[in-house]
Parts: sequence; C-alpha cells; structure tokens
Amino acid sequence: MELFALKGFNSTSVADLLSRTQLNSGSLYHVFPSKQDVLIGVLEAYRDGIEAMLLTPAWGGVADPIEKIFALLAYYRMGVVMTDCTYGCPIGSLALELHEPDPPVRDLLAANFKAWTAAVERCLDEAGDRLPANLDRDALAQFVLTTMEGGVMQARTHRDVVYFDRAVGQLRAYFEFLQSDARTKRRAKKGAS
Amino acid sequence: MELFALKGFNSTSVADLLSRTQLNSGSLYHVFPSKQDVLIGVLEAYRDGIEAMLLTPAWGGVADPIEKIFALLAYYRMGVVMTDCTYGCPIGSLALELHEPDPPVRDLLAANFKAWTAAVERCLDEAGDRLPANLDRDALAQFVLTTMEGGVMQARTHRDVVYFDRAVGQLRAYFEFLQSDARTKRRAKKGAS
DNA sequence: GTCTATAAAAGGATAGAC
DNA sequence: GTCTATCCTTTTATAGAC
Repeated sequence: MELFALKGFNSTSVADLLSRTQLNSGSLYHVFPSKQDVLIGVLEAYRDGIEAMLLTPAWGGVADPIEKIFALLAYYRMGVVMTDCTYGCPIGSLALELHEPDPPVRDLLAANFKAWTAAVERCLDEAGDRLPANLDRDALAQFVLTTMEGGVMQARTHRDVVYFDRAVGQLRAYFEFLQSDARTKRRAKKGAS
Repeated sequence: MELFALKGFNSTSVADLLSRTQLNSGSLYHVFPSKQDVLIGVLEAYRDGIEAMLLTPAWGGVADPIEKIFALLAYYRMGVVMTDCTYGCPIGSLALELHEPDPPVRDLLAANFKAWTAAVERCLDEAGDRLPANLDRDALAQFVLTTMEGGVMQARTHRDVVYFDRAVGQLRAYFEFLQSDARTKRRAKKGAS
C-alpha cells in the first residue's frame, strides 16, 4: 500500500516490494503469482479497511453528519499537508495511472469509490431535512468525491494545499445553499399546511 | 500527445513513439535528448494549443459566458464517450501518474491547469452581475476544473459517463444557486437605493 | 514456505557510419 | 539529420535446492 501510494504501480518495481517487505523473490511470488496480484491485494485491503483506516480516524469526535463529510475532506487535507503535497488519494492516483486495467483491478477501483461515496451518502441521509427533500443524494455523495479527487490533484500539481482548500470551500458554499434552500422549503411547507 | 493520452507516460515506450511517428531512434534522440524531453514538448504543445485545440472547438456557436463553461465540460464529455470512457483529461492523468515529476514537468502541468482555469475565469468575468459580486471567481474557476477532473476520473473508473454527468449536474445546481443569489442581491440593492 | 541464482524480455539511450 | 546496430540496465518472473 505504502509503495503504490508513494510511487504508483508502474514505478514500483518488484525489487522495491521485496526490499520494503524484507521478503525474497520466492516468498512473494509464492503468495502473489504476479505483481498485479499484489495490486489486487492492496485494493482489497483499502476496500475492506475503509472503516478502520479512514472513517474512524477521520470522524473521531465529530457527530454532526454534514460536518462528518467535511471532516473526511479535512482528513485527506492532512495527508496532503503531511507529505508536502506529494501524496493524494491512492485510489484516485491508481485509477488514472492504469489506463486499461484488467477487469479485476478496475472492479476493485470502482468498489473503493463506491464504498467511499456510500459512506458519504449515509451522512447525507443522517442530515435528514437539513437538506432538500428532492436532493439527489447519490449524485451529491459522488460530487463530494469529485471535489476531493479534483482538489487533491490540483494541490499536488501546484504543490500548494490552497488549491485543495479552495475546492472544499466551494463545496461548502454549495452545501450552505442547499441547507438554506431546505430551510426555505420547510417554512413554505409549514405556512401552506 | 496521442500515446501519452492513451497509455500514459510510463506505459509508452520509446519504441512506441518510434513506431507511431515512423522515426528512427537516432532522429528522435537528435531532437529530444530523453524521453522526458518528449513529455515536455507534449506539455508545451497542450499549453500553447489550448485556444486552438480546446476552446475554439468547444465554444463553436456558444456565446453565453456561463454556457461556455458548460460547453467546455460537454467537450470533455464527448472525449469520454467517444473513447468508451477510457480517455479523460491527458493533463490530469499525467499529473497523477507522475508522482514526483522534475520541476520543468511539474511547472508545465501547473501551467496547463492555470491556462484552463484562466479561460474559465474570463467566462465568469464576462457573466458580470449574473453572479454575486462577492464571489471568489478564482476559486470557482478552479472548482470547474475540479469537477471536470473528478468527474472524468470516476467515469473512467466505472466505465460509465453517467458519473461525469452527475458531477456536472451538481456543478450546474451550484451555478443556479449562485445566479439566484445574485438576482436576490441585485433586487435588494435596487430596493435600498 | 523460503532461499539464491538466473533466465528472458523490455526498457532507455548511444555509437558511429552515411 | 538520419540510418542500423547494439549496449547496458532494469524489470518481471522462474528454477530448483533446501
């Protein structure tokens, strides 16, 4: 996970993997028939570890569902800052690096995105009537991921976290509009009833 | 440009470049001292060609400044659809593939993003008072890029353009709120004067 | 299951004639 | 400026002993 996140898949050699894991060629290949199988193992680990490795640390002490969404983004921000804007989202990086991934790899990338947006969607559901009733929660959850990935990409490229912050700031503004809209509609409904 | 967009930088071999260009090793290396210099040439070509290769075709027949922004996104959508969701934004792909690019490469990636967002920002300026006066146009222009890159990433990963469409749909909703907000403020101002 | 040694291929880049 | 031939390194993966 560490090496693929740091250098990507193609730029990580099997020799790198052996050196980092202190394994010998025979041992690694005994478990993983090919380098791609290591990638599959890594993507499965991310998918299965989203709760323990991402959501739990990101949401420590945060109860409000909408703030949980921004806490998730803040957690990625921390990753960006701590690595001097060289690291972003390992899944996103792999998704763009591998142009024509084999189906098992592509499916796992998609599964990782799905797990991520599903977590956000649960927050949106929890937010209840603070958001408009007619809101497409699926689309908004995806849009949060869109913002994170696009923001991370620009922060990395410019080596400046402000590009991430500005993306999140715009998303925050959008959420404010949505909440304000929900309030207006609630009042109108009350008045009409 | 074609090969790097299709396969990425690392997965494009010099042999690929020679075969596609019908050049011999000696000729290519006579002009480009290394493979990275080819990349630099490609990134310069994108940067210098943004008007002719991107804006002009994307904006054919579109006059409204806000619609020009969405026409730009529609142009990328076309690229996604025409390649069965395998192709996205070549700059974004390279930006995430190259984890620690040499300064000249990184600067050119950043310059490409800058040229792109600058074009969007000009549209925002043209939109005048249809958008709130206190709007951070720089941040919003970047957010359009964020949406495009994040949307393209998910469409490619899921091999389904609907993920791109949903991202753009959310951006559109945000723009509607911004325009509505600008109208409200204009009325309030008129009323006060 | 793990070890060392090595195969087999592909990669970027260069040499030197023309 | 362009040609062919080739060097040298890195890379993924395997062989076969232990």
